[in-house]
Amino acid sequence: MKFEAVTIKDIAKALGLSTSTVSRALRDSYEISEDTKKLVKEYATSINYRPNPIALSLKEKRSRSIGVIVCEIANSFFSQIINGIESIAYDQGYNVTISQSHESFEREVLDVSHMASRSIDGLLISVSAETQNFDHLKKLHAQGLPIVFFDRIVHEIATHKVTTNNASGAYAATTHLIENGYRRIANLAAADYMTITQERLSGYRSALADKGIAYDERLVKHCTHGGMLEQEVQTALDDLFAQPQKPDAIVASADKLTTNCLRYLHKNGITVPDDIALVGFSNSDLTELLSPPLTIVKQPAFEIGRQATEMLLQLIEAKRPVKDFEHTVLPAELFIRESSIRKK
Amino acid sequence: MKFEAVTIKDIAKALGLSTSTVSRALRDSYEISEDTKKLVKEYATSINYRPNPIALSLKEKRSRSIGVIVCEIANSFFSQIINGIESIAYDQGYNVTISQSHESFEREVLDVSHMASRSIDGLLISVSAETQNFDHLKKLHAQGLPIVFFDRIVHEIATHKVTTNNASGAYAATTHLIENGYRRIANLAAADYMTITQERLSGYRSALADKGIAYDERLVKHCTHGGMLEQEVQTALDDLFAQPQKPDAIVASADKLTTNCLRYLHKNGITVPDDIALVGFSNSDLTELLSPPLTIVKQPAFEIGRQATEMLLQLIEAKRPVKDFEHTVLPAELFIRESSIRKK
DNA sequence: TTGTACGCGTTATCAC
DNA sequence: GTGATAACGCGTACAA
Repeated sequence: MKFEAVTIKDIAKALGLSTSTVSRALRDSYEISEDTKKLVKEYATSINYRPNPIALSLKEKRSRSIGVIVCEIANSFFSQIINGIESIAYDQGYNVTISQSHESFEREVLDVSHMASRSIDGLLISVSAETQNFDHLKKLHAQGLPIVFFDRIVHEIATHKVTTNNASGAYAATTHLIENGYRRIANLAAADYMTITQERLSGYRSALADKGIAYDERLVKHCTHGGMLEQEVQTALDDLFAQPQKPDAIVASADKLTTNCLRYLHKNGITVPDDIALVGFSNSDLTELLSPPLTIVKQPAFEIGRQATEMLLQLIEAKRPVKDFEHTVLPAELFIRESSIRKK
Repeated sequence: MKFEAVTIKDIAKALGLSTSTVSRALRDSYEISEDTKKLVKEYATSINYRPNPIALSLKEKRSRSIGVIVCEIANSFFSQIINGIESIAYDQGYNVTISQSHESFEREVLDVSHMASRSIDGLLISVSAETQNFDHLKKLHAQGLPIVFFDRIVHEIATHKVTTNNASGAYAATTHLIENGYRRIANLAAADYMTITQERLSGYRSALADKGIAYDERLVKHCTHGGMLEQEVQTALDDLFAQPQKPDAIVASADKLTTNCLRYLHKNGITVPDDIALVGFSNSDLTELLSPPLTIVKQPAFEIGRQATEMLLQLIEAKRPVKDFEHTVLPAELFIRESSIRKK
């Protein structure tokens, strides 16, 4: 079953004109008489003519579509970012093609090569939790494909970047716990090589330092898949609770880590915040309805998507190679709820 | 900044061959000598040649990409469906382009026209909560664009469809409440003209009838935007609770209705299930962590996406017009948790 | 004011 | 075994 569209040629034939006349009439060229224009336009409308974007792409060497790669769209943080991306892209007549890496490096490489050979005009990407080698992106970037990184960025590639102020988000969360009387604060983190992990850990350490609490590396647990696997979270927490001196609070450094941590605590009958306090990074709109309502660090996801897209379109539409790159850092916000407030 | 790719022409020039020879060598044609093939292939690999998909699309009149329109990807139900769609599409070499209607008819029409003029090979769509007129889809379908409906379908258009057994899902939820002693069971529903609303309401009514409970239309409240707006849910529930005889249970007939209903109950200090029981349709993976853990009707979202995509690809790749259409109905599953169990 | 010819990258068809 | 040419749909420089 094929879906045959009307072409300029059909219009030309029907009206006894040449294709170029039709083309010019449709584009409202000054060289065409009003009569012809009117004739052509009315006929085009009547048969519902639409220019073939593929032919245009071939000619203009641009597809007016941008690629987006995230680990998981089912994650609120990323779906909110995508809303931000769409809000800008749509207005500018760009199409958005989305792929998910599911936190797999292999899949990300595949996605990227797929996208590259799909003639996208530019790429927005937050790398997977497994990604430590950036050759696939470097190659593309070297070939001239505009790329903008967001959230999980790649320092080694010189281009625009948009992130949250992860350090200050973690700092605020940790400080809040300390000020509420917690002292043995664990950190449930994603893979240690990730930019977001390093930044969030550094904020956590600064907060401890500023309050004169010694940093204890036994309290920091890494989950290589960013909490995607319930198993890795379970192992990390089992470890944590097996220690002689148990933690009295946890800072969870990513959406999935936060919810899977809470899931673990529920399963094991550990009450929050009576037995342990919990603060986590999350963009879910259900955190206030959880048991207990969760204190969270929320990232400005929509805005991240907006700004990254604006930057990408700027790169795509730049007349000359861009040399000055920006790294926008947006503030995170701490929402204080019951999970981190010790009951008297 | 442009991103110039290598073409067959470049290879031909470099190797002193014609473009047709190069093309055939790359496609491993039998008419080309092994030596030439080897030469061409090695050179192509060395300079990282990739066929231009846009040129191929123009020639083959197919883009190998399918469009997906849903109301909101931030909704777990839809993001899970998209995972299912991707899982099939990717394997078959199809690209997925996603657009959101945000439950707006106007936006949906725009999305559809965007997609149509983007030369997608087929469309997967769950219509918006506002959509009552289907001309935009009928026109496209009449033009020969393969369409498969899922979730919120359009009966008037003859094509493949995939839905959940909404009636039996609602039936199970309602029966469960009745068997747990609830008698005045309200129904928080989406717009009355939607297929899912009608089916879910009919399941609800059957369950009441089977248990000998009279249907009371005052207990059925509709939210035109499917619960997207907190305000509409609030109005509906205010109405419900203002009645002389208050309900003792609520069946919420959509993801957003369920969570926004719970939000309302929290805000107003109404305890679940002590003051009122709650069962809702939801595909969120957080429902068991909510306060209280929610009894839910869960749809096989991933499977819906998979099957709809298989059907669409079948339509796209059919040699002759398809005349026999299937409507696959998948089972929903009831997960019983605390929100619907009366404490003694 | 309108028409002709070309090129975007590719492959199928025909010619040599 | 290889090369030239046309075609997909469009826009535009050039010709008339």
